[in-house]
Order: sequence, then C-alpha cells, then structure tokens
Amino acid sequence: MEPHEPDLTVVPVTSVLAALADDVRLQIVRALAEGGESACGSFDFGVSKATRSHHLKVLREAGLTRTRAAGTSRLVRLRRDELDKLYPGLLDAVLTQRPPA
Amino acid sequence: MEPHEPDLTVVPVTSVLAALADDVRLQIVRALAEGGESACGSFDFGVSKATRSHHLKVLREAGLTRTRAAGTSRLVRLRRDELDKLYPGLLDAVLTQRPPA
DNA sequence: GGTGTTGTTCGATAGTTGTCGAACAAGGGT
DNA sequence: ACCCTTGTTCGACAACTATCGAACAACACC
Repeated sequence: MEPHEPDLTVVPVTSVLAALADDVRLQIVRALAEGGESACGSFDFGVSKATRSHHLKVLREAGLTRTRAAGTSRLVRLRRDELDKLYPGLLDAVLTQRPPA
Repeated sequence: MEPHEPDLTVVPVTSVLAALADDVRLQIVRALAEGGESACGSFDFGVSKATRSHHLKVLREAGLTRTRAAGTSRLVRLRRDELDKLYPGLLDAVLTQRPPA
C-alpha cells in the first residue's frame, strides 16, 4: 500500500497548520529538523507506539514528511525544501524553541 | 470584564497554530490583514453570529487579535507587529492566497 | 422609556481528535 | 521454523471543537 504522501500544493493550509498544532507532532518535527531522517521508534515522547504511529500518519498525510521502508524499520524525513518553497518562513517560525514561558 | 488578551510570549505555539488551523478563522485573519481594524459584524463568512463570536474569541485568546469597544460595535485588529517579531514569516507564509488546488 | 443594532453567553448537539491496549503484519537473526 | 523487533490497524473511549438558536447585555437614537 502506498504511504499516501500528497502533493503539498493540494493540501489545504489549514491541514498543514493543524498537523503542526499538536505538541507531540511538533516535537517530532523538531527532532526531524535537527536529526534528519530517523526511524519511527526514535520519537519517544511519552506516548504509546500506537499514538506515535497515528501522529506520524497525520504528518505524512498533511504533506510534512516522507516515509520509506528500511528493514523492519521505517525512516521518516521532513519535506523541508518543498515546505520552505511553498510556505517560506513557516517552519523557521515554528521550529525555533520559544522562551520557557 | 477584560477581554483576556494574553501576552504573546506566554501563548504556546500550538495554540497560535491551532487558532490559524480553521478555515473561518483564517478568512477573518486575512480580512484583518488586508482591511485593517474592522467591526466583528464585517466578517460574514456563512456562519451565525454566535459562531463568529466564538472564532473571534479563539483568535483573541491565542494572542492573534486585539479588541476594543466602539459604541455598540467592537473593533478587532491583528497584532501583526508582535506576531512578526515573535514568529517571523508565519503570517506571511499563511496569509498569501494559495493556488486554487 | 422603548426600539433597534451589535455582540456575547448559554445549553445542546454532532463531529473530530488524542489516547490506549490488543491484535496483526513484515523482516531479521539465530 | 521460531522468536524478537518494529510498526500499523482496529475498536473503544474521553476530551475537545464547530455549530446553532435563543436568551441576554450594552449602547445609540428617537
């Protein structure tokens, strides 16, 4: 089954924003931005693997990530080039860690 | 009663993004970005005034807008300067109308 | 003081979403 | 062949959210 990675231009802006508007998913995106392509299992942010899988699906279907199989693992990476081209400044604005309240 | 307009630095990024991740609210923000300060009633996007009031509250409490009374109306404006300073590129990336699919 | 305009607030409701455990699937190694 | 690791999928459930009509509040104006 194809992993359903849509063309970014057909994804509504609100879907992209909604995908980023979750704490767990934002941590995943930050980890990807810093660490590059990573296995799903490397994102241990206090949720079960079912929940993690769900969040990765949301990110993928919002056009934020790409996934490829590698043995028993799956490697995920940020579609940064496309995102920066279509929404310049979005990722930069969102990824920089904010002051601790 | 104070309209509860929080300091932007204490609003979680996810709240800002969630506020923008709705079609009606995005239309309101776009209208504000283009038309400047406007009365609540000027945002007629096919929802009831109760719903409109709800969306304006979400935007206000996410730190995106400021509201002041003016007679029987209430004038709403975008907190663009603060947003651009704290999240440079965010609004620009989101406000530009996307290609029609 | 009454009437109309403009918004807000209050239930209520339907839909969406985040979360989990359990079951399942696909590989790799021994 | 067996088992372990790695992920996905499947209900199920709680929490949140978008929406509405109706009731209420504040102000202006006659």
